[in-house]
Amino acid sequence: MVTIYDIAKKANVSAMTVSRVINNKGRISEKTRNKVKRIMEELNYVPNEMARSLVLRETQVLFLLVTDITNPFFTTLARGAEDAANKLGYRLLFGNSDESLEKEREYVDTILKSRVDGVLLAPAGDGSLPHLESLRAHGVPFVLLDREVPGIGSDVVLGDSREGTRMLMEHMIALGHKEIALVNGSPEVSSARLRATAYKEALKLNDLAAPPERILELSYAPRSSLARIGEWLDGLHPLPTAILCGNNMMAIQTIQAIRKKGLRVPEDISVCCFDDLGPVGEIDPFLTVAAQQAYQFGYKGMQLLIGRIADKENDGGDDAWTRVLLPAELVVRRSVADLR
Amino acid sequence: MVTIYDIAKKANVSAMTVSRVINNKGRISEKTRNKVKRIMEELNYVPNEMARSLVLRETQVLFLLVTDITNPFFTTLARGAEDAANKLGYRLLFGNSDESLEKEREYVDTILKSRVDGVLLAPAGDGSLPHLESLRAHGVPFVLLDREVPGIGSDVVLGDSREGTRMLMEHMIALGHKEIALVNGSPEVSSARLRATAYKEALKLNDLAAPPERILELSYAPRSSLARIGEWLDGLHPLPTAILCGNNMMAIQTIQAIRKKGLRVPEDISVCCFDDLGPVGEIDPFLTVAAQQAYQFGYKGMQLLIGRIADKENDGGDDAWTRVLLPAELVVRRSVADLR
DNA sequence: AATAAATGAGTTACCGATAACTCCAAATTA
DNA sequence: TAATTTGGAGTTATCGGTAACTCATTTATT
Repeated sequence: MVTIYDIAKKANVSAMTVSRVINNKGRISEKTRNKVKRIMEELNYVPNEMARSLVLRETQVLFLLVTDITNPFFTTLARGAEDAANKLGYRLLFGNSDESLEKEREYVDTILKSRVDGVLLAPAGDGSLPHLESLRAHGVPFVLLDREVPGIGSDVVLGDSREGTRMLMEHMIALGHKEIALVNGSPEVSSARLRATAYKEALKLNDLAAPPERILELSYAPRSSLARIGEWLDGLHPLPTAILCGNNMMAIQTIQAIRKKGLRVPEDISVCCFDDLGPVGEIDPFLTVAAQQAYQFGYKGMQLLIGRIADKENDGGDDAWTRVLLPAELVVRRSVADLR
Repeated sequence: MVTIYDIAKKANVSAMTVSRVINNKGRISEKTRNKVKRIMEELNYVPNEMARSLVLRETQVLFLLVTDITNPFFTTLARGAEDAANKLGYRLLFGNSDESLEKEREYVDTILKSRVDGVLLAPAGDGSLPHLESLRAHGVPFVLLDREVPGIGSDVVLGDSREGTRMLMEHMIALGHKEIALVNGSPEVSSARLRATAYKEALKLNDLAAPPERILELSYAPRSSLARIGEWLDGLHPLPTAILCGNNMMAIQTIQAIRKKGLRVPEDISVCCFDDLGPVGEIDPFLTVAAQQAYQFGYKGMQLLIGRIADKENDGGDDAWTRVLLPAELVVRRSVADLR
């Protein structure tokens, strides 16, 4: 490995001079600067960021931890975060916790050990509290995405779960649906709680029955719930005419479960959900959704995070926490039948 | 920040003793070991990986660079790579080059600077050669995924583009299609070249015409080609009865372009492509594809990479390059019309 | 012309860990 | 009993950079 000392020796200067050339700091004559630069190219020098970060105590690296890398909501969010990070001069690394507190814990440990400058994360659930406390205790700034965690304050970018749910519910009710079920994420997750509450509110407001068995609570975790949704449906009498799903991945599995029973969507049961489906969903614009601004989640979250880091460095930063609430948009397609 | 020196002082031992406890190396009495461990917990100590890596000259970190993080092929691949890396004790970081040589160059520079132990990458194209040469020159092991780059040898995991294309072509031809067009990735990309060649072979083998204007070459880059596909279609007389697409994202855009002209898939024009669509595609199993084993690309690639790293450390490793060819599977759905 | 200021660079210490070597005392062996 | 071995640590140098200070020349100022 070529180091600044190798360069220094060959250029007949001190290592410090090389360092100054690299960082464009301090006073260097044009002649020396060019000589050093030439030799750096000659030797194919690449700075060792680890040595640099060790002494500077900052890495210029940020971390994005999502709960499902195969969910288009999160990949779009990731692109937003990436764009913002690059624009603001940071490098961005991704991790995927798969909705698992255990994997999240491992990633948090990695983050702490690697002295990343800040973290953008969608927490796996309320059980993420100790992980966030770790980050806080070690002075690592973080911004939460999509979900809050009770017990700890922080900047956060949220979707408007309440209003989004209301829109979906009103849509279904307006089309004549009265028996509406809910397939939701775990109540461990703040967004799922808000959606459940708004779901019940909407039923009550419209004088509709809300038998508790019509709510199924599952993990948001991908690829795991098909069978359980099927069993739950088997136990429902009468079947609901429509099902609201807590997110896009659950809606997909719900549709599959319905079809497995030989029923059709939306003719037999309607389905709608939170979050859009990304490019793949465009092939067949079928699912009615409350689309969230996934890209903005990442972009705004990254801006908040980098703002925090700057505050911290300027020793300011005793601001209150910022809370960004992104509106959802009702996108009506064909998965909810008109019963009127 | 708590360091081993803080621990050492409080435990009345030397820093080296603390280091030994952390790494379970050398001889330590149970008594000292426990004392040190207790104090580490008390002070909430987290090792500084950067300092550690600096002296050890290895990071235990691997990098996965894909060309489109919103493509389900790559997110599934990423999960495979992640699983393999975790199983084998490495941490994995992701990057997204967006099919851009420039972004790829930036990521490669980041990789070099951060002294990652190895890289798994889908190169943006033949223009990636200098990037790979950089990695090679700096002794960073890498494994290519999905695409080869002429001019440099390496381990590589490829899909069987030739056979996959053949299967798709035979399928269309068997259903009576004679005017088959190709919307392909850039000839800068090895997989696109193979697919183009196999496409022409299949036409010739079946005595079908192959007018050059029936081939459209675009970037695989996402979200950019809709308009150009539309214009290209406008210039084709007669319209093809079927279009083979170089990958799933292009197929989506092709379908959209066809519909924008007021035509239907598959009634007016059939479409099929390489790569499946992931969970979102399950909502409406519509697109006929040559499904590649995305997860295996990541999993096998990671195994190869870690194997290389081990070879390098054991000073062995003058093996020839390994070349894994993963078969594609024809998944017939509804996007190709039966003309018979 | 004498003094002050600016320029261009070198020295030294340190960031937080580990390797390699040293050292002492207790246990083992001849 | 003297000579070895071994268990349990400590010392020092080093990884590859940067901050802060120092110092010798030039150049500008009065």
